[in-house]
Amino acid sequence: MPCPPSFTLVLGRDGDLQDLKKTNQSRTQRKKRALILSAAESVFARHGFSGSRLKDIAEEAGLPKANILYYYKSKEDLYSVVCQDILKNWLGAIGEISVSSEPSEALRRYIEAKMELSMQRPNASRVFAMEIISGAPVIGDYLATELKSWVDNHVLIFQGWQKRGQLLDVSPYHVFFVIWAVTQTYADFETQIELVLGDQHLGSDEYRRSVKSATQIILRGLLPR
Amino acid sequence: MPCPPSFTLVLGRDGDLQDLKKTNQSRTQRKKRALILSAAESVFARHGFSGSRLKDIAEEAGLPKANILYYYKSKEDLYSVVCQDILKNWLGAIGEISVSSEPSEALRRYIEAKMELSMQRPNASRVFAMEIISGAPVIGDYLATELKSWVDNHVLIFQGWQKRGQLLDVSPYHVFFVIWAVTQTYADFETQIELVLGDQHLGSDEYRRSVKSATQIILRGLLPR
DNA sequence: CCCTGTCCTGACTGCATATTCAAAATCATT
DNA sequence: AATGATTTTGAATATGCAGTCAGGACAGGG
Repeated sequence: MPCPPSFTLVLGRDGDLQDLKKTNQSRTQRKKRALILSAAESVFARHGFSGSRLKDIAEEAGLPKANILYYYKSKEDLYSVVCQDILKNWLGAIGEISVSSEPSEALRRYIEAKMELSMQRPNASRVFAMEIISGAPVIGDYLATELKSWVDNHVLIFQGWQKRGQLLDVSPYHVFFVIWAVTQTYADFETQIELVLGDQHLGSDEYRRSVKSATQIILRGLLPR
Repeated sequence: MPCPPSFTLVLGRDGDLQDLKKTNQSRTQRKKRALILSAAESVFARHGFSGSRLKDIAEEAGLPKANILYYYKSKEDLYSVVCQDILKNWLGAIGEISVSSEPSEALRRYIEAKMELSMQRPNASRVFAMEIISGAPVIGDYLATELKSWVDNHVLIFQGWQKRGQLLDVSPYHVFFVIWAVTQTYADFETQIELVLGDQHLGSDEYRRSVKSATQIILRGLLPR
């Protein structure tokens, strides 16, 4: 009886009992998984969950369809992994902010990091956006716990800054909402932006201007003086 | 041979040759059309185009499925009408801005109007967002012409303000992008926002705070001093 | 009461597609 | 090379859904 590799999505605490060979196997497996994940991300971004065909994902990955069902037991499973992967990446990649940091510098770095992420993996941003817009049926729980506590912590820092008059005195949660909105818009609504700007692709040149403009506006809006 | 009412989506120049009876008929027709449209908007917002079942739209509207296909010749047709309707509504509802206006007041009104729209028809905003994220396959042309020229015109006004030092000197297109991003985020990502804020529904109380916070941040970011 | 056009709808069709399966291929270990 | 496990894949299945159709209901006009 053929037994496909672990289907569980649980947090990747790598086993330590595997010998070298097995680890090696695991590596090629991981590569294939990553390949599939990346293909899936791209297709899901363009068509949403229901609109995506397993066939298309397979083609994008250069694999036969059935092989994908070997690594992920269902389309929904695959989608779920894609989503979790994205969120993990986001929460991880954003460096820590501390109360002692200089707000202007800390915020600038945060905004730029977020922009960078949006640019490097625009498809991830889009998949995530569609998931949220649809009511977060898959990652809702994850958001309600992980994301919420992450935000709650950082809001404390913002409030610290506000007490010292280093940050505009608005509801600190909305500071996040505004930053998220602006940074993600350049990935999610790229199509609209390109249409409005003319047909020029958002190359790194025009992109740098975007980052600069957006960062400038937000920071001016948030910082005193 | 039964001939369903005009399927054409063309800009609604109402015929003038219809007698009273016909106009009357047209009215009940329009009501039904509007009913279907509204149901469709709601379902499309929750599941995207492909994820939406005609059956669900029918249920939402309280009609049998086949009746919907009587008024709209296909699912795609219905979707297309929904999208165009939304865009028309948006471009229309946003009052005109003129060079002579006081920038701070004009922008405040624009932002608040946009926020109001997002709140009144959040589903519209979501359908639109998903359409754009998917690459605007249906309304792309419309955006490239109508929206682009609308923006181009208004950018001239912004540049006028900038020459007088009444508006921050950044790429004026990005002024729009930032405003759109922030105003729509409260409709599109409502789920995320509610999850992060706790389980409180974004009632008009919390919503007013949002509008105020967001408006304040953006305006501070855009205006001199 | 019939006739004509519009409107409505339940049942049907055909297709697309996620998922299963069983057999083949590949690999690892002895 | 033989054995057993893992991986691969084409074909088969089964379900769900958009769109069709044929006939019924209803309204108005004669």
